[in-house]
Amino acid sequence: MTSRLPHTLRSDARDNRELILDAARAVFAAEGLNVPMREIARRAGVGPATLYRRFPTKETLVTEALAGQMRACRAIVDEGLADPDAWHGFCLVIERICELHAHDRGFTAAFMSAFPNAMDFAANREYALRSMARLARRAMDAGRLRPDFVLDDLVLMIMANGGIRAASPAAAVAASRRFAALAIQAFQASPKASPLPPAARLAPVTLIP
Amino acid sequence: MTSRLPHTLRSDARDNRELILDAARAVFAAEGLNVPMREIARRAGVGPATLYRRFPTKETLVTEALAGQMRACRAIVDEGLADPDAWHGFCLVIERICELHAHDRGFTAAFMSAFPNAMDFAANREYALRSMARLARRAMDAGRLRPDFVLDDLVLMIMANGGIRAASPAAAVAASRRFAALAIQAFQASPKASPLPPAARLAPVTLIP
DNA sequence: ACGCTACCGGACGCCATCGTCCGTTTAGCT
DNA sequence: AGCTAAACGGACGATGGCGTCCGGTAGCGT
Repeated sequence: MTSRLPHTLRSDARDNRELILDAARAVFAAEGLNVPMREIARRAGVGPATLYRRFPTKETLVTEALAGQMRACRAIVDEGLADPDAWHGFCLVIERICELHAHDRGFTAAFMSAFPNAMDFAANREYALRSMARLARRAMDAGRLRPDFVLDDLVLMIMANGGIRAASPAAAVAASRRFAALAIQAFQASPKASPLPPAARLAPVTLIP
Repeated sequence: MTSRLPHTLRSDARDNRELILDAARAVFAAEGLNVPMREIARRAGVGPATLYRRFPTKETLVTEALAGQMRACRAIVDEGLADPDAWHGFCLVIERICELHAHDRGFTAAFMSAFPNAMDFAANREYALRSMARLARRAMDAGRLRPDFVLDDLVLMIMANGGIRAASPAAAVAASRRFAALAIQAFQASPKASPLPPAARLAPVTLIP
C-alpha cells in the first residue's frame, strides 16, 4: 500500500504551483492586488480550476506570493537595526522600504491589509514594525529623530508612498526616492521643527475587493 | 408655436439632475470614483436611463459633480497668494489642500486624472498649479521654502495624501492633518536640509476603470 | 509495461455591471 | 381641461468575473 501523504505534491502540480506564484508576483507587482484570479491563471498558462485548487482564496495566493517581499522587508529593518549609527540606519530603512514598495504595488496593498487567516504574514508585519519602533527609539535617543515621531508616522508614510505608485506607475521609483528623502527631512530632529498635530491610529483594513 | 430651446430642462428633469449630482458628490467623496453608475442612480432614486441621459459618460458626471471642489481648490490657492507672508500663505495652502482631499476621496482621483473632454476642469487644475508655482517662488525668494522645491513636489504630496485616504477612511482627516504638517517640515528651507534626489515628472493619467 | 489516482483545464451556471430601447407618465403651454 | 413632447424607469442583451463540476491526461509506484 502506498497512501501518499497529501502534503507532497506531484511533480506537475509543483511546477504549476511555481508558475502560478511567478505569474502572481509579476502581476501583483505591476498592477496591484485588484487583478482577476483568471488573469493570473491565464498568465501562468494553467486553467482556473488549477489555480483555485492550489490557492482556494485570493488571500492565500497573495500572502504566499508576497512572502518573499515580506522577508525582504524584515531583512531591511534588521539591517537598519544592525547599523551602529541609529539615525543612519533609520534613514536607510526609510529609503529602502520606499523603494521596495515603489517596485511592488501589490505589496503595499497587502502590507496595509489585514489578513485574518494569514498569521504568518501578519506576524512578520508586526515584527518589522516592532523592530522599526526600537530603531526609532534609538535614533530619538541619539537626538537625530524628532521626539514627537510615532510609529504610526511610519505607517502613514508607507500608505502615502503607496499613493504615489497608484497614480503614476512609470515615474514611481524616481518619485518614491524623492519622497523618501523628503520624509527623512520631515522626521529629523531640528530646532526649526514645529509641533505636529496629533497622530492618528492607522489600522490595517480588510479589502481585496 | 413654442419650440422650447433644448437647453432649458423641464422642472422634473432639473430636479433629478440635482438629485443625481448630490448623490454623486456624496458617494464620490466617501468611496472614490470607482463606483458603478447604477449605484449613483439608485442612491439618487432615479432609473439608470435618466442618469445616462443627463450624463452620457462618467467623465461628464465626475467633472460636473466635483466642479465645486475644484472651485474650492482655486479659492484656497488664491487666498494663499493674497497672504502678504508668502511662506505663511504656502503653508496654509498645503494644510487646506490636504484637508480638502482628505474629505473627498474622489476629488484626489479626479485631480490626478486627465479628462480629455473636460477642458474646464483641466483648465482650473492648471490655473491652481500655476498659481501655486508663483506662491512657491515667492516663498522661496523669501528664503523660507527650500530652493530645490519644484512644483512636482506638490503633486507628489497630493498623490501621497491620496494614498492615506485610500487605506483608512476613518482616521483620514486626522492623518492628513499630520501629514500636511510633516510635508511643511520637509519643504521648509533649513541649514540641515540635505540635497534631494532628482524630481520626477508626474503626469496625470486617464483611469476611471 | 501497466494500472491507479492525483491532477489538469475546458465548460457550466450565477451574478453584477454595462449602455440602450421603448412603453408609460407628466410637465407645461393653450 | 386637453394635448404634445419631454422625461421617466423597467427591461433587455452583452460582457466579464466568480467558484465548481467532470471527463480526460499523465505522473508515479509496482
